[in-house]
Amino acid sequence: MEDVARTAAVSTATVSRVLNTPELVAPETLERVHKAIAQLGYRPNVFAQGLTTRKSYLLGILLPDIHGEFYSELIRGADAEARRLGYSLLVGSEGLAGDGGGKLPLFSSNIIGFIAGLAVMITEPNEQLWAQAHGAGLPLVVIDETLHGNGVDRVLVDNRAGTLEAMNHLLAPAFAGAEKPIAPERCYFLGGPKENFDTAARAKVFIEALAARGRKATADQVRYGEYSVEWGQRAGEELFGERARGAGGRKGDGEKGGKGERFSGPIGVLAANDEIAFGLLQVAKDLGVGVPSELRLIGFDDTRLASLVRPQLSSVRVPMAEVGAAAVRMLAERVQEPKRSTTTTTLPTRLVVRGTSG
Amino acid sequence: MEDVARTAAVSTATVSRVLNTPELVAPETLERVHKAIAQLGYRPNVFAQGLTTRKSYLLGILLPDIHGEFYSELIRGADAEARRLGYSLLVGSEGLAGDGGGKLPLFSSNIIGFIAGLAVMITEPNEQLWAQAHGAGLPLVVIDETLHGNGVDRVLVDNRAGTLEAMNHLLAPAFAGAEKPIAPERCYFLGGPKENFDTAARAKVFIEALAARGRKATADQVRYGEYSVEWGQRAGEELFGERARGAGGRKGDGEKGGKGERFSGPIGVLAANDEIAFGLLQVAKDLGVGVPSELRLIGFDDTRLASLVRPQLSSVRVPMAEVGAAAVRMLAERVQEPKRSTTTTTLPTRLVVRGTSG
DNA sequence: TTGGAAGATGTAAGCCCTTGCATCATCGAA
DNA sequence: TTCGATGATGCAAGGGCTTACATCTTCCAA
Repeated sequence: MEDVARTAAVSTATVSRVLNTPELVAPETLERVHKAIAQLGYRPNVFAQGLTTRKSYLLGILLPDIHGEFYSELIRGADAEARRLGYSLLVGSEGLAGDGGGKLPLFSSNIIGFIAGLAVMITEPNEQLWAQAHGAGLPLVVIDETLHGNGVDRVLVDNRAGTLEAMNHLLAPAFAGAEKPIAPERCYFLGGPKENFDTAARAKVFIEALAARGRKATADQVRYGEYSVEWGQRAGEELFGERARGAGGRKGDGEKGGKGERFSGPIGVLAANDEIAFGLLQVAKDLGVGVPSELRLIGFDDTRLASLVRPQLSSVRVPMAEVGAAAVRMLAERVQEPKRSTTTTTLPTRLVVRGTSG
Repeated sequence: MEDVARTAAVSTATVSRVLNTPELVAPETLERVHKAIAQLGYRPNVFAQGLTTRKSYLLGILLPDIHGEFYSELIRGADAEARRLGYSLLVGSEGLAGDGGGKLPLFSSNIIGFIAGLAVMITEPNEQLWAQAHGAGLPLVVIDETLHGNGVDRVLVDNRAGTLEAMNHLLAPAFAGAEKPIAPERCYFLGGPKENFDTAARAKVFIEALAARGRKATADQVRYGEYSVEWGQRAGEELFGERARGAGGRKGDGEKGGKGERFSGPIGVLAANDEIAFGLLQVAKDLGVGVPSELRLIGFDDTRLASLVRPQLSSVRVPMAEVGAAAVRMLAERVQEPKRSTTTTTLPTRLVVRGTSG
């Protein structure tokens, strides 16, 4: 910096001003300094900058995982928004923890010291995570978690609207491709982990929707597992029962025999995410279960997978990118104005109807 | 820090030593200082640390994209290795650039100033990227690119071995589930972008494999597109020609009529990644093309998708996680020893046989 | 002509650490 | 007893930047 100053025949203060507050610098000086900077290839030292200004333009986002369409999309949205606001985004994932040695990766590393604020997604009760996120002493935005009162900025997904839409669609009096409507007792919810906030919320609405139709949902109808294709497959095999065994596993390349002999009517399934739905769909295909004629299926999240599969998967769209963007936006606001009152942003979900539901 | 020093009745130098070189500090002092640190909740300022020590424990990795199984896996491997070596990993993606305003995200932001070294994956000719990566004045590791001589550390994937294996398998004299072996002239390569280094390498081996069997590959047999399910579907529709149109598009839920009337024998396809193979596979299913009886298919990368699909996809395994890990390892070594001679690490590929190839 | 506002730049303090060197106490060997 | 080695700690000099404040020009209104 001193070299630049000397070359441009100004003081280092002016060089600094050229970089930070060019409007305070005379045009010709500006040009002279810029030239010197270019000529010398000068780059300000970010550590020194950080040390003096005590501010950083890095925002951290900590997710349960960074794999899969869901989180990818979330990250995309968050990153775009961060960039738009002049920040850079650091993505961390609990999943990458590995050794699980108490401290989560983002916290154990000194990376945490570089960032101006942290957005953390908590999808199931996790006191350790909550405590560490709080303890970091940083502006904080929480995604999904609602347990700990209102003292913190939040972004939430309104599962209710979309789930309700899905249920109404699933239980509609009549639909193309099936002989009869689906009876409430022939409706299933295939959840992720039981403790997962979203799964819980969706299950709740599912149960309410049945109740509204005079049906008390049985444990059989509301099943919990995990957010994976495998679990969807397993659930499918269970759901289609002996039939699966009779057909010799799910290896068959589309055998069509004996279609429907076990079904007194179509069944309806709401899966807690698209992966589960995908697994179920595959098993259904393997077993020759007609979709949507015999199985009416709706996924959740509306990831890329949904429109990739054939028949295309109806799914409740969750605006992942917006969730990420909203989290970053709120975080940036709090960073800039630490004592503003806390906010909760709730994003809507809505049903997207495709082939698997008629 | 001063507070800690005062509380523990030592100088700040000692506090610093407690944190950095505890072996130089007397046991009782150590304890006293630790207590003070805990009590005051002291956390060293990373900017000041960076400023004085001029070193950082952040490594950057810049990928074309961070979406999809492929890159996820790469990131996972890189991150694990980084952590193992005591570094933290910053992931950037060209794809997130958006505005495309000259500078790539990692470079435009001052993030670059924080990192000690950069690994960059270049999958097709890109002078701008190359120039910026070089111009950053950072220890550098390049993944995939081979254009610019040997002055830089590299990690490469040996496409040859796996592709060769795949071709041998595809063209094997006989295989279960088909009447005849696949003739070289009925073999197709479905590539990603033509300029993509991996696609190019794989195409080359494909062509050589045919040549070794006395067949000069036609342009028809070696097709380029992109690494996407959509392109796989499009290619499938082209490949199965009028048949697709006759069947009324690819919406059908498994119609089986007229199987094979257009095939004088099975065809073999090597796809340049699993997504392409997945697209093709779906179209084949929609059109009632038997797999592997009529279509013998091998994907590339062996991502999660491969074992998720039914029938499961044979695929050439590319050790993505190891690529990431190797890149990070080499980078860390160069950071620690900037003038060591440059190295190239080549990682093997190998065929994993599953349902789609017999 | 003069005082003061506005504009441009310089001076230097301070941000929080790390670390070479100096200091001091202790201890064993001569 | 004395001296050098060893171990533990302190002193203080940076490291590269930002910014409040001071200084110095200009220029215009009175």
